[in-house]
Amino acid sequence: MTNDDSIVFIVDDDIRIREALGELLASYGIATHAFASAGEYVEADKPKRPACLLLDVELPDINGLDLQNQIADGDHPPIVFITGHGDIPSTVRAIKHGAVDFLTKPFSDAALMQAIRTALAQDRKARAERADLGVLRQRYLDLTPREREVLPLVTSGLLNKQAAAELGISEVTLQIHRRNVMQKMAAVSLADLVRIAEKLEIPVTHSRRTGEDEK
Amino acid sequence: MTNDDSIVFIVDDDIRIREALGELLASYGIATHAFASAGEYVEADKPKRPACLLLDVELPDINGLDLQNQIADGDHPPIVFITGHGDIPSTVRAIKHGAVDFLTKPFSDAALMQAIRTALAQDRKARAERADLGVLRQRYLDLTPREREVLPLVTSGLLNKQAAAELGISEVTLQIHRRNVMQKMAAVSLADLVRIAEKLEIPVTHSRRTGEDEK
DNA sequence: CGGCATCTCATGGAAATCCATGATAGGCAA
DNA sequence: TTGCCTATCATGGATTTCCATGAGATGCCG
Repeated sequence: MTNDDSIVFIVDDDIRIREALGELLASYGIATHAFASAGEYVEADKPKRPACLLLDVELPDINGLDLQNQIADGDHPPIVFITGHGDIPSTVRAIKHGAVDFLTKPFSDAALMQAIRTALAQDRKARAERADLGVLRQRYLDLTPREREVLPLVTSGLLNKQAAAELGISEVTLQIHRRNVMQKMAAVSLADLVRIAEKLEIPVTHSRRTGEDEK
Repeated sequence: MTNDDSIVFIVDDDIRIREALGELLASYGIATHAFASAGEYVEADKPKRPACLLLDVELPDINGLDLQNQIADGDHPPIVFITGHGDIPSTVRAIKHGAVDFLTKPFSDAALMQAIRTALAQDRKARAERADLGVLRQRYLDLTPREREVLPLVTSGLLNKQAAAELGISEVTLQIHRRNVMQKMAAVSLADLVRIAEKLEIPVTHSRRTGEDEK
């Protein structure tokens, strides 16, 4: 569980810390890759495997919390903050933005390892989910423009004839598009296609639900 | 936005704090209800309206953080912690468990008000979602046992005849159950029913997906 | 220009769904 | 006992879906 294909990135300007952390993690059989600044970390090309980021709050170039915000949109690994002078507002901000933990020196090896294990497990899960979603997204991109128009109509629950009327084409043509969509999206049933559309966050159109609505 | 039907619960053993907070919030047009201990708060019957909980960490009976855990399962309002002696591990724990903010005395009125506004907005949203889900759950409870068996089979994408075979009944009977389910769940289409089942977290059964799977 | 992808439509038959009407039977409560 | 809910099944017809085969029109790329 600890020493699989995962890696821990370390960003700290103090070389002694980097070395100490590297050695500690090595003793647990965990690979590491250290950087002396946020810039170096951002520039480096990270291997695509389960990872986490041990991040010092006080860095020479930019603040660790700002780095967290900066990479917040992309697929960044879970962050475990480390700091010598932590304060509560920073902690709140870090955790609210998804950090796994916020450790203040001195901290125990056990606390660090626990945080790292949690972070790696979290990343593994997130990666698996992203991979699944990536497959679906790719399939969606393989659809033709027309097919992308047909999909939401079908998953909204419209009858073929209704969807056809919506697009101003014959029912036969719509059926062909519909079948192509099912095949390309690898859906084995309409129910399946609906769930796929949900995951892709394809909005429900043209459905006169009387009661409640979608999330 | 501030003074609608919302209410702020205050739990603090210091009467001066309770009064000060009550007056401050009153000046913003926000109703409050104060308690001197966690026990009093838990026992009290809370009005069903958008709320948030201003919670002191140090309480006479139990720790504020423990109270947070204790009420974590139910529909409790978002928590804003207040403390005189905050530490970082407590902050991490509080925020990770969903607290909106963790304020250390002395804090500004602006910071407090911002946290309260966020918490109230969050509770309004959560309440709306719970209400929607509650309607669906109630409808689900109105189903007969047999109908509850039929639902997952249908939303799994099985054909009527397949689902009927699964239950060892005739296709006709299954169609009747199916129609009853659609009506009782107020679903206007199969696609609709699938989405409702997703919200109710009804698992997909008996579907031989070849590719990927559900979450 | 010759493919290739896309979008379009028709016909026709097999399969499945939708719907209504009618009926039997067990369990449970007024 | 009577009435209601639940579960079961049948028949039959209208509607819809599913699928295959064939084919015409456009537009783009090499």
